[in-house]
Amino acid sequence: RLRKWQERIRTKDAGERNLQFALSEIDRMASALGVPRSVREVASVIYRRALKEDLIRGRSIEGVATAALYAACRQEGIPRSLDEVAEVSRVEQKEIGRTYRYISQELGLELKPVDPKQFVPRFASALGLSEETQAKATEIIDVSAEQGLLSGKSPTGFAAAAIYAASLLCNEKKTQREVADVAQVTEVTIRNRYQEQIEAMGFR
Amino acid sequence: MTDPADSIEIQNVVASTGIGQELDLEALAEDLPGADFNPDNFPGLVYRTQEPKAAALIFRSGKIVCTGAKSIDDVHEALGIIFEKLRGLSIPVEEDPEITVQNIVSSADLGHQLNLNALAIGLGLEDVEYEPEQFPGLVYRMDEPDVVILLFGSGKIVITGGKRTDDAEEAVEEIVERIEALGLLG
DNA sequence: GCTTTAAAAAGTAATCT
DNA sequence: AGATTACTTTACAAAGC
Repeated sequence: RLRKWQERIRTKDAGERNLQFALSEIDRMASALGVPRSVREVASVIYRRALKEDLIRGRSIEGVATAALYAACRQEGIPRSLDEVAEVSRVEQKEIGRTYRYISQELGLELKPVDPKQFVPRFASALGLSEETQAKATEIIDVSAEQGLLSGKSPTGFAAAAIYAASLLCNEKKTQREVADVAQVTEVTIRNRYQEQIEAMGFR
Repeated sequence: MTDPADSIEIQNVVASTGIGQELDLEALAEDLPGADFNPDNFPGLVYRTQEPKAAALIFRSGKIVCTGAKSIDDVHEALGIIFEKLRGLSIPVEEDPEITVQNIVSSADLGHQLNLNALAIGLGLEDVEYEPEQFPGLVYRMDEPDVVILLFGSGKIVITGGKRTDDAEEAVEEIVERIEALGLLG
């Protein structure tokens, strides 16, 4: 009957509107974060999968959209920290993290832990550091991770400390504050990781 | 060769019980020194015992939750104190209310540092949650025994979700076996 | 879902001296 | 640059919103 048709159309429209909203939000946040188009498409696919699997029930569209974008960045090897993603989302960091863990589990994304090295190019170029310094930072991460220093440590803090150490070693010194600001960590964290890393490198 | 199972320490026991009698928590809050009752915040009245140290949440229905005790014996002791306190206020309490252990939290030490990254992949990303940006521990859900284990880079671990004292011991033996099978312990 | 209670693990963070 | 305090995670019950 007419009632039913109207309801179906209304529901379909609402669902369509919600999807459009989610995709436009992904686009907006992706632009603000400066991630390439390919990542937005991966995020859209993840969001559509979450929608299809009915994972949005009980959570906000914006939360799932943000988590999908965070996951897409990781999947594509150009991670953004939860802090950075939260800055462009209207959902708080804690909720983004929870939603990410949920959709990641339910969709079986099986993303490996974030590799600190993946933050090096972006952080280093924001600081105007040379290729040589970036290579040094990468080496510091490899050596100290191999010695077991990475377990349980924040990838951004680990990367920030390595970049700080590399800037000293390559005579392109940046202050702990400068590095801390681009990586969104505290100077205390950089100091703590830095001390362990230079010891692992055999300096001191 | 120290056995990791010998390092197990119970840190917290959560249990529930009931006195089989409705309670007037407003009145109880007046008569029970040290009781905290903020019905706007939470429907339960909070009462803490000193020895053994524990906290009880007492509800209008007469049901009680006890948490913070370091052993199952301590749970019984703390609840016994509360039952006597209530009887002292001439509130009828069943002779021997059934006490159900709901959760036991234990800690232990595997004695070796752990590579959590390798462990996450080795144990299987589908059963593991390891997000060091959010929390330094690796979360591993085990089916048998049915517990959740938090593993840290230091080799220290937390076992929670178990209802029997044996669960922690079985879980430690099982996790050590799985980590050794991956060649990731010592 | 949330609220409250307790406890451990280790990392990060805010605030004060 | 310390020291302190507090928050993140896991599990669980309770009654009510």
